[in-house]
Amino acid sequence: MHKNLVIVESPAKAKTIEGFLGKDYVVTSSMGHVRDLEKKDFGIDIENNYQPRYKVSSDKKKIVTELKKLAKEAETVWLASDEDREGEAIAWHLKEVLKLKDDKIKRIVFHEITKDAITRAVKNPRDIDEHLVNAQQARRVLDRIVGFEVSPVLWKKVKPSLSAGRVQSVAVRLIVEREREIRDFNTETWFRVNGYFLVPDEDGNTTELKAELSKRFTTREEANAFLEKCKSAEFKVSDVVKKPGKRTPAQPFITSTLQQEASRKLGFSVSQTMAVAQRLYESGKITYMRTDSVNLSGLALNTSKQKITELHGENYVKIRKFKTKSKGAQEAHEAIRPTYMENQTVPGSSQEQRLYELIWKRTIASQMADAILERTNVTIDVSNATEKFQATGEVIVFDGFLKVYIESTDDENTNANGQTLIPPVHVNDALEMTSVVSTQRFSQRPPRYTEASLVKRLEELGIGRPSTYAPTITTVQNRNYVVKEERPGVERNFTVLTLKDGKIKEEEKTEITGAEKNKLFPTDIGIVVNDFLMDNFDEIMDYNFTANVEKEFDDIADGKMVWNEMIDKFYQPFHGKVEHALENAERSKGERILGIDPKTGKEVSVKIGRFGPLAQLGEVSQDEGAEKPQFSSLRTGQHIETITLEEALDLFKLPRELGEYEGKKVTVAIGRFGPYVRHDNKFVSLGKEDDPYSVQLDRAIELIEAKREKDRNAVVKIFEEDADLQVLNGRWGPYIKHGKKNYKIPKTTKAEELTFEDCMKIIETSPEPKSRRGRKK
DNA sequence: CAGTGAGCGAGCTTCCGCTTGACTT
Repeated sequence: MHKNLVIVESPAKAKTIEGFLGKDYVVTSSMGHVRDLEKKDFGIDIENNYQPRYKVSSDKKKIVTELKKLAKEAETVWLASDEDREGEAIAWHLKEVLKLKDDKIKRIVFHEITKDAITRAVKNPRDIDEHLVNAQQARRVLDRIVGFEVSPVLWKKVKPSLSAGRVQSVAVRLIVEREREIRDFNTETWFRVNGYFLVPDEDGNTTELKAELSKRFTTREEANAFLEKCKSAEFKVSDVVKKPGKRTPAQPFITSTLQQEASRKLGFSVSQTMAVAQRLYESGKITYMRTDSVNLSGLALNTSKQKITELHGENYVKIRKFKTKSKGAQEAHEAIRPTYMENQTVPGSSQEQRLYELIWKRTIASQMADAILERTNVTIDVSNATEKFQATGEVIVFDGFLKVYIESTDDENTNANGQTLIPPVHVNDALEMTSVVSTQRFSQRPPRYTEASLVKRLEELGIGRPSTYAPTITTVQNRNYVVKEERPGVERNFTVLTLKDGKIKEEEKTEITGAEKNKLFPTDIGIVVNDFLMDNFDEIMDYNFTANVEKEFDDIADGKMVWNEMIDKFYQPFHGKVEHALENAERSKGERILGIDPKTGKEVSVKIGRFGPLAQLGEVSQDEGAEKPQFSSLRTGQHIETITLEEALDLFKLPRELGEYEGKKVTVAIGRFGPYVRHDNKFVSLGKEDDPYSVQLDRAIELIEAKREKDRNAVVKIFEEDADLQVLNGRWGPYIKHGKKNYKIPKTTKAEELTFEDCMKIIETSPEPKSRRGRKK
């Protein structure tokens, strides 16, 4: 028998708190939400004022039983879920599910897990805030309505199993629109001019000074004309300006910024960052990793101050309080920081160590002094031209927080971290020019999103929560709306004009541009779904939709609006659109007509088919006996929006029949794994040097024979009893093949010694391979 | 894994936000 039961959301938190509260308190956790809307039959009674039908989630049954038992034994149940909308709802659901009377419960909240904060919370209990609970119910019901009414429209009008939602559909929209911006981007070109000058010092030594011309030339001719002028020009320093500057450290980490920095500095994916952070949290090394608050506890500030003083001295300390400014932040936790600032490193896997170190540095830096800089601007006049050269230098006078941490940016072209020194020059100094170089440059197209930069954008729009950023990114990829890919760049020529020793030299140089790594691209299906949703459900696709409904949720939380009235105001027009789309919208296949095949005069088009994007030659006709169109899947790397007529026509050149071998047809085609030769129902991959469009029969036979030879060598054992049964040598060692299925041989048995009976036994006892989508009922 | 794209239709798919393991390869 215990007097007090405290329920928090996470078990790691429960463990810590139990230590603070003493033996009269049992602390346990609910593991987040314990109930959710029923999945079948919509889970909402639309007719009856949007009454939600809640059900204990299947994975929470055990926890609920356990909590019921503990609650029965306790005198008082302290509901200590987070102080935000979701946390308040968790407390309310617990009260409902555990059937707790009002006088038995106390609702408490705390923002820091320190003994002080907890004891203060216990002294100040309150009631469950029903307005806040209703705001959460409105949020939940709205998301269910959007997701479960729009998705079925997609099943009917686009393809089965697709999904739409308030968050995911907007995430896909961002990716699709960025891709179109890139596609439509017009590259501009200009000529940048750099001058190199010699600056003498008192000892007669010289240092090179690099400066850039304030004017960019639009054509090669203009640039050349300027270089011509420079041949006879004199160069003189006309201005030297020194300005003090400073840089301030970044805010402590929250979920989104941690994901961004771990991506930029450590190359982690968003979900990888969360998994590693989870392990650090569970082992007590960092505070909670799903947070939108930049606040640090007093304890963290004190220990940071101590550590900074110890490492770098007191003049490096500057205690700062940060305020969250992102939209919709709910601030139930602290910022992400080391639990013990005195630990600069921790034991663990290399990933854990590196992420911890990043968090430690960021936290420490946030409490350190500004860096003091001195910026120098030098202007150099050209005697026979109006254009001027400018040189900018930056010197760090006091490094401050830069000693430990510099935040990265997504911009690939900045290298803001180095110092640029300017040699000492004075006004009216005459400078000797060594060379003037004009380089052709190009405007940059907008960058594609990375997982982390997409999270950043979503957060700016107030869409999604710290706990859902990683799952959302995974969902849009699982649905195949978006793919994370590497793509090679293309070569681009540019011109460089160099004036040196009184002569102008012109060179053509080549660079690689547009190469991408781990960037998000929309798929054809993602584009089609996006366009369909934009046409039919513009309201939920609006970037401000979430922000707008959040305002109403806030009004509900403040008691200024009734939650089911708010839902009704949304539902009536929305449901009308759903009905309208079901009745009137065309089946959307993203069809694009590319043109006419000059050979046959038939129309060539591309669209989404049952099995993905395809090209079609000819049209479906109602006439009896009319010729059926030809179909061909698009290859990887080909897309409905960008494929050309020529590329599409190439698709119909395969499969090619090369002739016969041993009385059976030999054909060549391109499959999922590249070009192949097919003969007698067997497949042989073409070599790298073979071109499927031109390869000849004799070469194909050569490949078929080579494959046969290899297969013969692969056979370890065959059996008289059953011709379908073989022991083969594969890529990962010997295995059993029976019919079309493969089986693993236990490590303890030798493949050569297997008998027929042994093999059959292995086949019978081997488990059914799990279906790829998992979760079978 | 090597293709498919006629039509019918049973039964299924789907949301967002809180949490943590239990699973193979």
